[in-house]
Amino acid sequence: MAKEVIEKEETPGDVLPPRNPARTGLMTASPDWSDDENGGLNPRDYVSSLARGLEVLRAFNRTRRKMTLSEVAAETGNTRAGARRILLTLVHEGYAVADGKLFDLTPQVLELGYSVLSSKGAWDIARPFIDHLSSELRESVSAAVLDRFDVVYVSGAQYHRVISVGITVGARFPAHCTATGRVLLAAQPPEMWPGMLQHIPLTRMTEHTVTDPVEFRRVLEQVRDQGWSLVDQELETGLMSIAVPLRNSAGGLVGAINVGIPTVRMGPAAAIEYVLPKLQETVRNISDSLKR
Amino acid sequence: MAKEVIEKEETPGDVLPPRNPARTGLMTASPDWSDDENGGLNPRDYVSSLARGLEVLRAFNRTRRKMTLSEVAAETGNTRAGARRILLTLVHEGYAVADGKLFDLTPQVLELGYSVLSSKGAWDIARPFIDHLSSELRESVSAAVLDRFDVVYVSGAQYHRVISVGITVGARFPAHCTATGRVLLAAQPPEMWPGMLQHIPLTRMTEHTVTDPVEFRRVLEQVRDQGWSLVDQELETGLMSIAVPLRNSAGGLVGAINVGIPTVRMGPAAAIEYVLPKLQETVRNISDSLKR
DNA sequence: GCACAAGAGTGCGTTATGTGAACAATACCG
DNA sequence: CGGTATTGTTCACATAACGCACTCTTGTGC
Repeated sequence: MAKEVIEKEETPGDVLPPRNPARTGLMTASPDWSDDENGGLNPRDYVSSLARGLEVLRAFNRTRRKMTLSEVAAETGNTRAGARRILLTLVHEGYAVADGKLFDLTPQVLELGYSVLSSKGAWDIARPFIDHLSSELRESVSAAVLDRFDVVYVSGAQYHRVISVGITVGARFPAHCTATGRVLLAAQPPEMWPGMLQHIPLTRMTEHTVTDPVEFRRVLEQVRDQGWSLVDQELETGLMSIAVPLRNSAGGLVGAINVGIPTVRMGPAAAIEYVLPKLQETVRNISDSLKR
Repeated sequence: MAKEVIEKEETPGDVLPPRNPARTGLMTASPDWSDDENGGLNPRDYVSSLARGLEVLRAFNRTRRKMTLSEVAAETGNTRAGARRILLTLVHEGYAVADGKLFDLTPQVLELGYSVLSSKGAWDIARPFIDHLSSELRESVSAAVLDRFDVVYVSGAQYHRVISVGITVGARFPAHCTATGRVLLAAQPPEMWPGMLQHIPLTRMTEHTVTDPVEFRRVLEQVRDQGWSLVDQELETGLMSIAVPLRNSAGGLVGAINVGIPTVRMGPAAAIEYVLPKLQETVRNISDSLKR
């Protein structure tokens, strides 16, 4: 792997096409966190049309509304002509509809992303357990997986109270300041730790957020050793969360399950005493149900 | 609109590129149900690279597993070279990872489809009401929208019992034999009815499924007039479902909400007497909360 | 009602992409 | 082990897609 462009010494076109017009700001970031990995991709192995099309889909996600052709063009850094071709393609394939001059996505786009939720199958199995735990504890319970430096929620049961901790499936939060995130980061193989710790941005979210790399490593080691994580208001003031890793019968990491608890309801000590055991029992039960 | 290819009388390439190698079987179907609409698209307004890339994403959804380059190529009807370029693009953009020779999607693909669930915003608002109804009735409640002739579930609260009616968000069922589907079809504007009734495939799912077009129209008229739909084992034996449309304050159709009831638990009459009023009360409450 | 502006659609030269075939590297099998 | 599939990678060429600049349409202000 990692080939060089040797043959064509004449071509001015550099390693990767310099296309990056207006899509700064929300860059997808690089695939692998172990090291820089910046270029490393042969331009002939890249289909920019596809990347642009996906960027259009994401644009709808970001702005969360119907858009005109020109808006899409501006939002994605495409020319109007280009945006038009992409939009018409999406319409033709049924992913979008044109309502007058406004384009909007159809539910068919769900077909693109759902393998992540359901293909794993694990979450279908885990679902009833999660629901049960939620109604037993009378708190919101959710399941998440790691995507780079974010946790993405893939399942969850909300416990409806005045303070509803509103987490939708597909929601994304920084891993460093969430209980699920820390559990998942801590479960990474040892050889990943250096690159991980070096690149993870410890963004401050509240006054409690751990932002010191040295302290963060220590926290992660503790989470790894004790097998669970409690995060007290580091993501959002008033919200405490406790999480444990979920593994299949073979011990492979599947994700993490957490209970979100408003701080007004109980403190860390109470959570560890009352919530943690039930949470651990739940993942044990789920694990036993997970084949392979 | 509907231009012809006049300029190039020499070109053998017909209206739409004849690309349709192996993607039969799971065709996206045509965008508009009102009439045939088959060709009708100028080839210059179509980005086949994008369509192929999306087809690759769907392939992962369909097969629900990791795949090698060759498998992807075969599954999507691409050449290996083409599949490789697409996969490498997906990896580079973070939508996929290459694990040895196996490719798999990352949770980032959720970013493509989630606008449909969350961008509407309505479902975030509806969620607590749905949860509440579910625990009050001790039955599974879900919300769905219409996509062509399918209903797609966008939210739901499962009531965990022995018989768990397992519906994941993103799940898709034929509209003609589901309560939500009938409510949504019946709510379509009158001018859509002819095309709709003409094209909808009344596939038989159980021995109870209504498959006669004339009877189906009558059923739909009744649903429209009474404002709710009860479907008894037409999708699956042993499953009854009752649904009502959800509208925002302005009366615009947002989706439908249904309660799924195993037939062993109660019959249609009981459902209409006990479940329907609570369901109607719930959508009234949600509607009042929905702006615009 | 006319001019003007902003957005939508079109033609064309240039460049990137798809195709198919050759090549390389493994896996498979007797 | 050596032959043979099978899969992954590279290449050359024909073609489809891109951006640009232009035209057409719609809607807005005066």
